[in-house]
Amino acid sequence: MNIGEVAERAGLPAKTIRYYEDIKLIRPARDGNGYRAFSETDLHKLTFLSRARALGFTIENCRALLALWEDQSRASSDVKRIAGEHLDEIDRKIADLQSMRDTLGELVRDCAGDGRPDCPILTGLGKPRS
Amino acid sequence: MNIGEVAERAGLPAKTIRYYEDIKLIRPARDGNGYRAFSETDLHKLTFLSRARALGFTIENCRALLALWEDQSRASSDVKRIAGEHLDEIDRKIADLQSMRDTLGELVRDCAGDGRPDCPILTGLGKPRS
DNA sequence: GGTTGACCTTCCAGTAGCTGGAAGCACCAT
DNA sequence: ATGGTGCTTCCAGCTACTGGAAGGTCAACC
Repeated sequence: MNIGEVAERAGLPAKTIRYYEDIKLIRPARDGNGYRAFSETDLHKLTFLSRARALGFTIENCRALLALWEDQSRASSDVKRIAGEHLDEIDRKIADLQSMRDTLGELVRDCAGDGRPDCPILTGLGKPRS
Repeated sequence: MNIGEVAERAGLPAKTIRYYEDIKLIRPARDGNGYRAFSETDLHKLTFLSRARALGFTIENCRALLALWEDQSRASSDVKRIAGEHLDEIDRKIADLQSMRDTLGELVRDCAGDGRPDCPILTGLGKPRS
């Protein structure tokens, strides 16, 4: 398989796949002409990466997960720990965004949004953090 | 005011303040010794930036907001539009994270997390995006 | 007057995870 | 032979800082 096909099937840009090879997440073989030759296993790994990245795992976590995926004698507890920590991270991010949303939502709500210069958003932003 | 004091009072690292000068968000005066000399207005701007960044506005949005803040003849509708768009952006991010959370939460829930290698998280990540 | 230590300066490099673009082969169809 | 598409490498840039080195300045203490 050439990079175009594998990109299509894994749902990743070719550029990203080359980058993943660069940072050694995958090590595809090469054809005589210098083209990358992807195996079914490579495709599977890339699909895995595509999914994991879409779920917000960092590249380094992806690397760890991929290593576990390849290790037939892994303990599922190791996987669960990484995923669980990431879940907590996501929860923290959601909470942060919620709190931003609440604060900003208030400011926007209180702003007349007309032609006059008075604006509670600007006033609110000028005050030290509460 | 030197950078240390203003950093303390605005709640920003000195490094960040130097960076903000670099990208021309602020233009503090200089003392004879080469030290930056911050005015009360500079402090106010930095407090503004600190708050706006904490609410997730991009630097470029901060620049626009700061310009409006300085423009006595602004229309509050301009401010409200920027803030409203950012609010939508935050909502989109929250929705994305929620959907990640849901998917990942299911996988984690279904994983035994013991010493055995079988792991629905790894299996789930290997499948194409649903 | 000398010395310490805190504070300030600039400049360079690195972070995460790609993405865009240039220059140049390879392959296939006409 | 020619045109178009796809592949290759390499270099630069994105966001918003952050760390660190090398060196100047200031105030205090002995």
